[in-house]
Amino acid sequence: MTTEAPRRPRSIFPGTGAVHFSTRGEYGTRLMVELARHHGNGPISLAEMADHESLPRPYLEQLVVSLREAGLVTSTRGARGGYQLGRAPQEIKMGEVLRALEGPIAPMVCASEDPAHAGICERMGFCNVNHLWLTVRSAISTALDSITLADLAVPRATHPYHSGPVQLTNVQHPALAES
Amino acid sequence: MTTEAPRRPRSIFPGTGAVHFSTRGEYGTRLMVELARHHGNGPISLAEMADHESLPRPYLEQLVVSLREAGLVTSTRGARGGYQLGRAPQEIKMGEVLRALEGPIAPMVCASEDPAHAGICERMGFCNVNHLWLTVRSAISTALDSITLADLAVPRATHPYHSGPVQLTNVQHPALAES
DNA sequence: CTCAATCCTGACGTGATAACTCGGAATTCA
DNA sequence: TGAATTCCGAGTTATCACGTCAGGATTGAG
Repeated sequence: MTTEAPRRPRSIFPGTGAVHFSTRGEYGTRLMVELARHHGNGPISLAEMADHESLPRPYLEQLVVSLREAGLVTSTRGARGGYQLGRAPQEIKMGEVLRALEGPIAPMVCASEDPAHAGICERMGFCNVNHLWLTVRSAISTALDSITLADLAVPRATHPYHSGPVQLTNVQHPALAES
Repeated sequence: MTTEAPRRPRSIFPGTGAVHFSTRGEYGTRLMVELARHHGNGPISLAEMADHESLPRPYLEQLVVSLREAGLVTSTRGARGGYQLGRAPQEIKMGEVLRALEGPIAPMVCASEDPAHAGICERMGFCNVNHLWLTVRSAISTALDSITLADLAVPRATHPYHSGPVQLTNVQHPALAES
């Protein structure tokens, strides 16, 4: 089919919208969910996943490199090859996935997870705003690491039909108990 | 003076680094901290703050528009004019500041705080990855709203444990437990 | 053995936009 | 008046997100 997905603009929000993940994070996550559903059934090809998720296959080819290098997926080459998860879905934290796809979590220069970037900000000694960014980073990190791939790969509990005018999806998850 | 700050590149991390705030968030926050320190001493001019924080004044002129429109600062025009906080620092949550500067918190299209963007994703009905982004958004939101401007404006932060005078906003966030 | 399916690699394109700059008008104080 | 300031709208420019493209390497099936 290759439904010729239209090129997505850089940002949906014109001029607004803070702290968003890029499409690498989005597409890569969806790809991982796809793999989790097929876990145990042998490899599945990129073309199949791209088709099923309506994502550009050449682009996925680039993303999957990061996932493979991180050991999150394994590949088998040749005909009837494809990808499968490197570990069981319950043992893959989404923090790992997104870090592999997007790099270290760093809401600000002075608050990167990557120690290689420590001290890159000359204000480190006297800047107390730093405390804010560290708090945000920590919040994102723990949120991501509290959800595993298995949590996302469960088939939808409700019917696939989105019902009602107010479709505020009330998904239930332990990590979501907080407001 | 006018130290001619070099144009900062779009991103400090070449190709890596997820979910970062832009310089609007960074500069605007520093500007607000500056204002908080002078709170009660009348207006302070943009030029003075730009000079003291080594930030480009023409750029700050743009940022401060958003802060003014959000009611976070008030301006007095004319000679000896300037800006001052619209409220006491203890009553300004950093979430408000960042939202005014950068727009609604939205790690992904389908997880924006702004209800105007609800339903923009056609996968809302059946996509369970949505749950992940909502969790992340909630984590960021509560982290930002748990810190006030007063927490950052302490005169000299010698320690992450800044136990100011009797404040009702005692920042003890579970997400802060991690290093 | 051959062929098709698949992964793998690197280079390239390109539109949007973050991060500014610039010029001037309006307002106020001394 | 003149100097200091905010206010406003319109450029400018390098960078990067988001892809495309071409071709090579590897493997299973017939």
